[in-house]
Amino acid sequence: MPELPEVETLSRQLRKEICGCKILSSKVYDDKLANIKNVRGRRVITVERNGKRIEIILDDGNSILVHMRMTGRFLWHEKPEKPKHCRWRMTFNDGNLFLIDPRRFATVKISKRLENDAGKDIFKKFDLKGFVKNYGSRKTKVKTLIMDQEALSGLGNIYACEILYRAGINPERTAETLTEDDWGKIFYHAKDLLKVAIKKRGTSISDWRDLYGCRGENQYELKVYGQEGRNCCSCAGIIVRIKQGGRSSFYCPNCQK
DNA sequence: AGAACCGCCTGCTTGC
DNA sequence: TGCAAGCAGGCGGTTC
Repeated sequence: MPELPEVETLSRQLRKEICGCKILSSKVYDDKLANIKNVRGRRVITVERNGKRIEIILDDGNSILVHMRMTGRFLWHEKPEKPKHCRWRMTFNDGNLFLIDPRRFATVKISKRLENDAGKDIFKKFDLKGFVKNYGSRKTKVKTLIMDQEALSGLGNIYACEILYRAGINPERTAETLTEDDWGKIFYHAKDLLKVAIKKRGTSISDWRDLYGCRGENQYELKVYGQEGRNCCSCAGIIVRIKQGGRSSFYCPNCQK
């Protein structure tokens, strides 16, 4: 499922293909996306990632905001033939951009440009001190907190599990029990791990493919996500899986205190 | 404030 | 083999 590294990958690839290009046509195949209007004839200024959203900035002051949710992805193809699970197509001079989404959870909105989210984005002007000040005394679980897009933008279940493993923090800990040092570790590893994941063009454990239909390579870097019952790679412990707010959390009870 | 649950969806896995 | 139930989950919503 597209999280920060996957969305960043798409955003970078899209920028190369459609910056400065005119949208020659737009065809919606799913009634749920009937709100996509007035994009034909517009020119793309640039493409940016805003949290987990892709923002295609147009020349009329509006943006196309796309959230992939679970199974959404973009596919670039020269030929206009509709791929399986295609929900929307935009045609440009050099090719076609398809929104593919088997579960139909993805959302597209045309609106004014998004507000700047730099303070909550690890790769922008992230403010660690401000984060700890605002959220450090919460009684909510640390895993839930780092996945809260209001607090921190971009993390989903896979990377949240992996970050806590690398930081040696148990996902059941509440935010208020963490020290400044713990937060430092979390954000150090978050940055480190997400950088690698972007370089490897995301984690293809199920549906994820990049703009050209290629698998990412970050799935080989996962240490705990989906590894229930396997040996921990740094101790003799076994990776367990628990439910936190309806979502699976994977961790090593031995390494993560 | 925080947790638990639901609905949105469909493809895949599991169990009989 | 075949079919149905169960599961996966981001997010917005409601409820306790």
